[in-house]
Amino acid sequence: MKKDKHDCDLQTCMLCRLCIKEWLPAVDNHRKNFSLKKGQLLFREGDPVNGIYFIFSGTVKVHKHWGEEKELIVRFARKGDIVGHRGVGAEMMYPVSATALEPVTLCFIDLEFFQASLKVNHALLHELMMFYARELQESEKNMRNLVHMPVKARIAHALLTLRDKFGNTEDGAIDMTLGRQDLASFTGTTYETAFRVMSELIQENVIAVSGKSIAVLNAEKLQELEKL
Amino acid sequence: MKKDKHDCDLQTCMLCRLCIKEWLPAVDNHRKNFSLKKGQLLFREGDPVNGIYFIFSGTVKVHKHWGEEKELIVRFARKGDIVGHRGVGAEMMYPVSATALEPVTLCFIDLEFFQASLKVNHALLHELMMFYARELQESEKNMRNLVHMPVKARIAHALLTLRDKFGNTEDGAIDMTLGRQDLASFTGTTYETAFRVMSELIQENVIAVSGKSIAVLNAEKLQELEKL
DNA sequence: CGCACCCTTGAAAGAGATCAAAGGGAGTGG
DNA sequence: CCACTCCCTTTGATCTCTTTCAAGGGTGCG
Repeated sequence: MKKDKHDCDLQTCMLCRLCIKEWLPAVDNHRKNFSLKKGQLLFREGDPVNGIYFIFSGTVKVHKHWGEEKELIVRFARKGDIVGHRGVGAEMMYPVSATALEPVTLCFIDLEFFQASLKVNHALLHELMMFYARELQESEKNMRNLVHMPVKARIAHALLTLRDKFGNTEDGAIDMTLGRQDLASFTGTTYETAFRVMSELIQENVIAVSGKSIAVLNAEKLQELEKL
Repeated sequence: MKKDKHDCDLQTCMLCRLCIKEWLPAVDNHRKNFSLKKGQLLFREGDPVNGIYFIFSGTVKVHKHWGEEKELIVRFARKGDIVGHRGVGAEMMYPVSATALEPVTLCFIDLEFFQASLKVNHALLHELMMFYARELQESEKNMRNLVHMPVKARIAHALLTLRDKFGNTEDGAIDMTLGRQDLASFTGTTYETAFRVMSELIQENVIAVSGKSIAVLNAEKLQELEKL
């Protein structure tokens, strides 16, 4: 397999961070690069786990289903993030689904190799553990927010979080494509409610929207809204 | 420091599971045993992290606060469980509080020693990582439930979960003390609502309550309720 | 005995969800 | 180029579940 470089920032790319010296050469023989179109499924909740994924470009939503219609988006993954690590536990099936929100390029590392690496590579294991620890904290914070914050506050919070994570394009828009439906699923509400709240925020000149891109005009106001 | 044994079941006690051979002697020189009375705080959200705790007996609630009045119980810890590991991440403060629900005996291991152990003890690190992975899955499942399930279903689910975790006493009651307020905080609802739902369940002969102990009379019915 | 605190229940208010329907485009076929 | 359909957006109107408020009833304790 050829050793094709990916163009991640070393600071932020989990693959790079995990590729602590001794792992890098080995992993290059075990990773398989490929890409996904917008809307394509990376894996589905309940699928048997066969490996983990590192994203080189694009955005992926990680979501948990409820019945046929409803879902909750647990996390967005972007360039440099890992996806599928939630399958590493005891269960042999993914507890979540992952779907491309925009065209995605990534690499796949089969589980067997990854777990073998974990057994011998202490630094890798440590990095991964810390990563889990962070995600757990995140998750529980979100849980509390979902329970105690009203919808408007949750959406304000989500917008700030997303802006932090994805950054702004030069015209001030959050650098990701996010439909109303996904925003709703992320904030644990319905399409209509998410829509209405967004309309309010536009009226109040707190955000601006064109197409699927969202610009934060007044971050301070959003921070206030978060608190209620 | 003396090497006082604790009386956990080797199968279930995290300290035992983590005490993989080479660690056990070392840890005995670094742990400090003590006990808590009912209602006492083990540590508070925002406190600087100074170590982790292993529970020998009793029950602890791990909770996250919201404002002054509200909280969300993230998890219950019992004999054999770890508490305080959520502080291991990058932040130097606990993201949650821990409070004794009944008299608790436990041992404390200072963070410095624990982290040093993680650096050299691969099996320990691996066990801890898997533990985080499981907790993350749990957390995200709960998150979805909190968003999509109505209160009655959440309470039904909580009762089944608690029964699984704590088991039954010989008279069929769940082997833990759980006030209405804590049940409410655990299921993300208010005292009054939790109370009303419990009353319904009693009327429907699904559960029986005496004092603070709850007995599940009809688990199948609870499982049905979970689904709505 | 009386005060304080929690349990218990009722009634009202509110936030969101659900339902329903009108208003756009964008693509398709005539 | 227009008519038509399909699907997503938008908006209004209900409706339901929960929360909130409030007040009565126990019970333990000083």
